[in-house]
Amino acid sequence: MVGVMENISALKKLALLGGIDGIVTLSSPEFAEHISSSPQTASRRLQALEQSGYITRKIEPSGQKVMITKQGRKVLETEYMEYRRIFTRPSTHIELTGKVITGLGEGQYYTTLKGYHDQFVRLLEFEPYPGTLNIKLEGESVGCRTMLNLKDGIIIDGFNSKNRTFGGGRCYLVKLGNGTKGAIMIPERTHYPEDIIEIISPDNLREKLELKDGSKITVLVE
Amino acid sequence: MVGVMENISALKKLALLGGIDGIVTLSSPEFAEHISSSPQTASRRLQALEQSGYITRKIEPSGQKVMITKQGRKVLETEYMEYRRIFTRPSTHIELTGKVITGLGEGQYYTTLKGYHDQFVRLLEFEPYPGTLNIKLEGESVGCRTMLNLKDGIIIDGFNSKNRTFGGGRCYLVKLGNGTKGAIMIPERTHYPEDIIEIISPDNLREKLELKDGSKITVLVE
DNA sequence: ATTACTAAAAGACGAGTAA
DNA sequence: TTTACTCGTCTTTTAGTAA
Repeated sequence: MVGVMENISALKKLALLGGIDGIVTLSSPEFAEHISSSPQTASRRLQALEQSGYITRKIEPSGQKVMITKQGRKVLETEYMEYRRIFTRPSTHIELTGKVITGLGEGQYYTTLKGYHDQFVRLLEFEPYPGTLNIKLEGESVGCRTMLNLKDGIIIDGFNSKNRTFGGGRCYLVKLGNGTKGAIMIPERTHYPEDIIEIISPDNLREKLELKDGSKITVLVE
Repeated sequence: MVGVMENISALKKLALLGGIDGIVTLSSPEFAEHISSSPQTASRRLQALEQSGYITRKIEPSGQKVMITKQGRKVLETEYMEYRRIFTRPSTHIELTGKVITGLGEGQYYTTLKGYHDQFVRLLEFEPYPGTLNIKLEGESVGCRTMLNLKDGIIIDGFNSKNRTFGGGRCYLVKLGNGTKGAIMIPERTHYPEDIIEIISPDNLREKLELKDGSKITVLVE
């Protein structure tokens, strides 16, 4: 395969136009402007990206609605991380900083569900406090968060109860203040924005670390 | 021009091989492996990059010594920042965090030099304390620092004294703790690593903020 | 107006070769 | 061994055209 980079560059442009977190509507001639090419090439780029599975499209007489797939996102993340490696010294640990916020209360529910609970105990090696701490990441940490997507985590399997299906996810062990242990839980399918993380811990973190909504907190991924 | 991205991709590889902060020694066949191409194409890539002014080379019978130029670095930085924009929400402010270190003592010298001093007073609108605070950036901030290269700063002109030439640079106004004002000074030509920044301020920052070597500090670029 | 096909032009690629 | 040239082949691009 040759000319791969041109396609990735086109994918990057689509992401910058908003295709990363939603649908971007454009026509070939429009897109051609953005990538400085002829409309034909722009059209071909979109075809190629679709065939590679990096985007999905809905073609309409007035143009097309484009969305970047998980796979496409992965390609961009890999690219991003390579550039990141160039400009940042290799640091052993990933640090994520943000502010405590109140979540949807789901945390308390699913940490007590046997299907998840038993996996947490077995794989994370601690008894999770019923509830999660939600952190809205700030500044650089938002970008840093995407690094986790490339890091192997502890896989939590999904399962079925009689009524519904519970999705899987993955965890990363972290250290909080005062030697407090915990884990970031990232559901496989989430409608949470990328800049919010959920922490499971054996402790009631709000109590132990004296946290309120808005408190600044840093977690250290191991 | 077509196939630009292939060249930038090759430049990225060179950077990852160490060409960003020094000289990388390799032969065309070697480089060909890295970019998955024939030695001919690898050779052509290097030629093209040289012609674009992105690298300089010294060709020797045993191979070549390659170095990425300022211009080449700029290209990579632009690329990096584009990817960064995709994955991080646009935040108005850049935050840099690091630890206080002891510098070379130059700061005290040049903040008192009339040629610089007067520009600081006029452009930064404060009387600089004689001395600078050196901060070694940590983790994400190292990458964040490169963002400054793309941001317009306050230009400090160089000047000549009878004996020597003093180089120019640029400043960025920042806020430190407790509403303390200051500015990052980045000399145009520095042998300082990219992960160290120098802060000028009207105050003696070590005293006012009670800083010692190793103290953690965050500066907020305006 | 689109998208996407076909076909000529342009360009990139790798093999062979010289220095 | 290198680097880098030429050359034939193959790929990619743009123009033109159909739907």
